[in-house]
Amino acid sequence: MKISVSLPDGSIKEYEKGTSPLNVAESIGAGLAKDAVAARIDGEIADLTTTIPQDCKLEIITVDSEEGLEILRHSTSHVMALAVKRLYGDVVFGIGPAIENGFYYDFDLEKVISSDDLGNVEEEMGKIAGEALPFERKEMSVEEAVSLFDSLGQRYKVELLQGIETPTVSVYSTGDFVDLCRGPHIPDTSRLRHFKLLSVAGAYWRGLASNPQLQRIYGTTFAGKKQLNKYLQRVQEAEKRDHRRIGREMDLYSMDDEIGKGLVLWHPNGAEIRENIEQYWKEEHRRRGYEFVLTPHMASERVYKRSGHIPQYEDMMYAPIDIEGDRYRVKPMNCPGHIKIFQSQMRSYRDLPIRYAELGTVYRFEMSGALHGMLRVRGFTQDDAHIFCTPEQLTGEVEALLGLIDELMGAFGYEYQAYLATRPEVSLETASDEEWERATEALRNGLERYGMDYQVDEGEGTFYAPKIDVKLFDALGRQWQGPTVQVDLNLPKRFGVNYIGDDGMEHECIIVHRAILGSLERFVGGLIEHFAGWFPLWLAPEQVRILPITDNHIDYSKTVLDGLLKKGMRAAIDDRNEKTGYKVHSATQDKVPYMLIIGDREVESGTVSVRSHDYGDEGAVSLEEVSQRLAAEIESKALPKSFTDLR
RNA sequence: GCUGCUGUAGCUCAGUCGGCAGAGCGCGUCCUUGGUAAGGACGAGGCCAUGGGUUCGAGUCCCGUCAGCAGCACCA
Repeated sequence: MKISVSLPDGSIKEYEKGTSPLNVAESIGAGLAKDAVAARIDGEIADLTTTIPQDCKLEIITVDSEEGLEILRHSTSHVMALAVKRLYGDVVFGIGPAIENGFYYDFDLEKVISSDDLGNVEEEMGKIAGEALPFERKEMSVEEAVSLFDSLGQRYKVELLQGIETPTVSVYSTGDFVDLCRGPHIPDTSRLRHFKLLSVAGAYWRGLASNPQLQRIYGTTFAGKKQLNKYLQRVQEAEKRDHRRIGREMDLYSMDDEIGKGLVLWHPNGAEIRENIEQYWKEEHRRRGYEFVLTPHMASERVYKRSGHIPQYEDMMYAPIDIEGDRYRVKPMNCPGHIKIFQSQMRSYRDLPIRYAELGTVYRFEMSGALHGMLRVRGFTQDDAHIFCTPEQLTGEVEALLGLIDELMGAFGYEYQAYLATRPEVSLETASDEEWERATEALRNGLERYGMDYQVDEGEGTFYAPKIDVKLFDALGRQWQGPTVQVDLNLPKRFGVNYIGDDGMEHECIIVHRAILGSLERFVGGLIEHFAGWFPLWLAPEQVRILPITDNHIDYSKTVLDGLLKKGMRAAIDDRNEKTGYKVHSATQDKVPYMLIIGDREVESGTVSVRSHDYGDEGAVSLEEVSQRLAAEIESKALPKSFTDLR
């Protein structure tokens, strides 16, 4: 008996009945068989060792594909589970899936696994790989599976089975380790070569904080040594760029116990960066018809009752402060203040749109475990704005906003992707379906008219607003939360925000709530990592350092310094009693983009010798030429070459 | 918040079996006056996070607290 198998390249081959995808792969080539991890039979994913039941279309999945890699990782998690079982005995297993860039497995066991133990587990995994243990699949009824796992004391597996609706399930065994698993898996453990365990951590069973906490081991696998090393290097590069480390090294910011956790102290260098961002931000906003407002850091609780924040989000707010019997709150957002400014007089449709912007500092409660450097803090400054407009104006406002987003994100060298997040299932009922629809359409039309590429996130809007979320991609390709634009369907009604239309009647105002940088703390923290501390010249806290070669050159250096300072540049002299090589080293450590080196030759010819971070030693240049070049680079907000090269 | 790990000089860290508090970098003074990623000598700098306990004796062992880190959970 023969069966015919048609392959993705269109060829059809005949095989004896009872053959497996692995046999097919071997018949095609040893290389393919070696890289194969699973197969797709008539579109259904299957193990390599399964029997091909009949004539079919067959596709061999290899480790080179996303899908193949995921299968390899998933299989590696099983091998890790076996290793843990062998080493530590009584283990109750949670789940062990493949995830982005790797895999994990959750364990419930007496022994506390520390990162020092990972080496042992890895070693054991290596042994298991050497044993070439097969992954054996068995189909059984749910009842059988329950009694199997019950007899093994695997209570979490039993719990999982109780939620399974299908009549039968598959169970995979690898050596002593038996797992409830859909599969597929690699044929045997010998295919596992390039893996590494990365970390241990606690994780709640099924992700619920009310459930017991299990021990989770993270690891990763790749098809080849090269890919694994490349990944590990990228992890290392990310560590090197950690804004907490660079923030300390460059003296940008700090935190202090006595001040309190989650509260940022901006040092002069960090404040300089922020100041430049803020100035640029203000220019761009003023140019686009925004007006700046300032609102207090605390407000009576009444306003947050009205806005709905107290009933809805009180957990995020700090406790009330009693002032002469009135309860006040430190402000968790800026909206009410802006609305009150809008309402301080009667507004006509002729006044609209009104755009209020504020770098507004807010305070929100974050659980201690959530705090993280500048990225997750308890006090932060939002680049907030509220646009008050008519329904007719909304699309145009959205379009203009996308232009502003494009401008700002481009200036910082971020690539991005926009998402239109629509009404969630549980959402504000006080706004009508038409209002939700109209707001969502306005966002969509704005995106279309501006021509910004976007994806739709169905049901991912907030409780009270459809929104456009923009995700940023930094220099390492990592994702960051970016700008957000929300059409608020809640506040106009709650506060009765109205304007007088051309019909002389009151109409409800549209309020667009938006932030582009998000919070200055998070944004600057992200920028540090994005640029690895090598900021573009316009942001660099110290733009130029002048390095006199000997004491004899200090006077001339000072005149050079004066010239730069007069032009508004941030420059300093390193007149320490050190050799030039040391000063160069030191300026490099401090991540100063330009060094001007001054010796006899320069003093005589009235030049400076330029050493830039981008191009290294550039030789002698006239003073005039240098300051023009720097001015142009600052003015254009040019991104560093080291940065654009990486892109 | 939860689980685990870690707190020693400004920073990065060593400190063995419980027996005198250490290194490098940085900082200061002096020597050296030099050409593009670290010249030399000397010096200052510590309530070993904090409170308790065990002990003749605690940086070291035990318990609590505080803080940091990783992950989980959380993030309108």
